[in-house]
Amino acid sequence: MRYSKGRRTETYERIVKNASLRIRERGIESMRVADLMKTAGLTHGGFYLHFKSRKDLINQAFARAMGESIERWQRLVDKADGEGGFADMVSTYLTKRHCADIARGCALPALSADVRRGGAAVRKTFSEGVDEIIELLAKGAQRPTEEARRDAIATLSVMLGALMLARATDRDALTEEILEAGRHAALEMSPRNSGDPEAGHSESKVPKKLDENPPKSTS
Amino acid sequence: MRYSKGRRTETYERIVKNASLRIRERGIESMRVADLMKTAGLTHGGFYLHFKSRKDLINQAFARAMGESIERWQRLVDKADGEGGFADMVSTYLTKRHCADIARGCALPALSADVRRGGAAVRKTFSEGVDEIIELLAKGAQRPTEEARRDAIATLSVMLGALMLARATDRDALTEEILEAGRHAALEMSPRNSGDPEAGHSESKVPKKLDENPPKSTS
DNA sequence: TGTACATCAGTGAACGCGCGTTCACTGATGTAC
DNA sequence: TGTACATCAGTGAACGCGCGTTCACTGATGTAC
Repeated sequence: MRYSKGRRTETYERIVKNASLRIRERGIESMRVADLMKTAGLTHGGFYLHFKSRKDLINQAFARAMGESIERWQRLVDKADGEGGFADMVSTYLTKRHCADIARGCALPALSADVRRGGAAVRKTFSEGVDEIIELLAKGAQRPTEEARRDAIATLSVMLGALMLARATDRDALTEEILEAGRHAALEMSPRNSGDPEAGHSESKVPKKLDENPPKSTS
Repeated sequence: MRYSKGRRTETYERIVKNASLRIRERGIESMRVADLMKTAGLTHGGFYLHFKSRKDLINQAFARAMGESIERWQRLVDKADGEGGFADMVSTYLTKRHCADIARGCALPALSADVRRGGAAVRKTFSEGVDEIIELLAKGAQRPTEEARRDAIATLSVMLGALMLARATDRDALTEEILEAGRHAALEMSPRNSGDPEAGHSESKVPKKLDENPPKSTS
C-alpha cells in the first residue's frame, strides 16, 4: 500500500482536512501538531515532510475551511433561487444542528474572532471570502447593487451574530429563542425579499418546525 | 506606601481590570500569568496570593468584562430613551472607533467565540449577561414582550455580527461598508422603532457622518 | 521469475523554550513596649 | 520618641510539563538486472 501513486498527496489532504475541522471546533491557536497527526493516524515527526511549519498548515487549513464555507453558501443560494427561497436558506443555517456541528459548519461564525487575532494570510483569505459571500447573496436581487449588498451584509450579520450567540449560550430555551429571532429577522431583511417594503413582512414563510422548545423569557 | 489599608484589594482589582482588557484584546486562552503581572507592575510569583489559579482569574476577569458591557448597554439604552433614540446607540456601537478599541469595547463581539469553547462558569456568566441585555433592549418597547424580545435579539445579533465581520476584515472599504450596513439594519429592526411596520423605515435617521470612505464593491 | 538496491514517507528520541505553579525568602510597614 | 519584633504582599529561582521542531533511522515499495 505504501508508495501507491499519490500517497503523499492523500496524506497531505487528510491532514489539511482534519485541521480545517479542528480549528473550527477548538479555535485556530488550539491546534496542536502532534494531536493532529495522531488523528490522521501518523506520528508527529512526519509533519514537516508536508508543511513548512505549524503556521503554514494553519493558513492551508483556514483557506480550506473558508473554501468549503463559500461552497456551502453557493449551494444555499442556488437552492434559494430554485424553490424555497431565502426561508430554506435561513432555516438551514440557524438550527440547533448547525449550532452543534461547528467542525463541519460555516467558518464565519466559527472563526471570525480568531481571524481578527490571526496572521495576515488568514485575514486576507477571510476578507476575500466574505466579499465573495456578500456578492453571492446580493447577485440575485433585482435592485441597485449598493442596496443589494447592504441587505446582503445585514442578512449575513444577523445569521452570524445569532448563531454565535446561540452557540455561546448554555440555556436551551435562550438558545432556541435566539435562533428563532435570527431566522425571523434574517428573512425580513434578505436582499431578495424586500424589493418593496410591504412584501418583506413574510411572517408565514418562517418555518416553525424547529421549535420543539417554544421560546420564552427565562430570566 | 506598602500596607496602606486596602493595598491588597487595590492590587487584586488592578490585576482583574488588566485581565479583563487583555482577554478581550487577545482572547481568553492567550492570557499569560507572568505577562499580566508584569503589566500590573509585579512579578509572577505574587499571583497566587490573589487567585487560586489562572482559571480562577479568567472567571473573574470575564465576569468583569461582562459586567462592564452590561453597564455600557444600560447607558446606551438610557441615552436612547432620552434624546437620539436608537440611532445614537447604533451609531455609537458600530463605528471604526469601537472596531479598534477591542480591549475596552463590548465583551459580546470580543469574546462570544471564546465563551463557546470556555468553561462552565464563563458560559453561565455569559448567558445570564446576554439575557440581561436582551431585557434592557426590549423593556422600553410598548409591545408584547415576546415580540419585543425577538426584535431585541435581532438587533443585538446584527450589531454583534457586523462588528465582528468589520473587525476581521482587513480592507478598509469593506470594513466601512459592513459597519454602514449594520447601522442601517440595526436601526430598522430595533424594538422601539418598528411599532408599526411603516414607521420602521427610517432611512434619514441613520447618521452618515462616519463614512469617510464611501462603501463600494471591491472584489 | 528472483535478488539486490534505491527511494522516500513515516518514526520516535531528543532539544529548547514558554508557561503555570510552588516555595523559601525579603523587606517595608504597623505595633508593642 | 525610640527600638525590637511580627506581619504579609511581593520576589525570583526552580520544577514539571507540553509543545514545535529537528534529525538519524526504518522499512515497505518500485526498479534494475
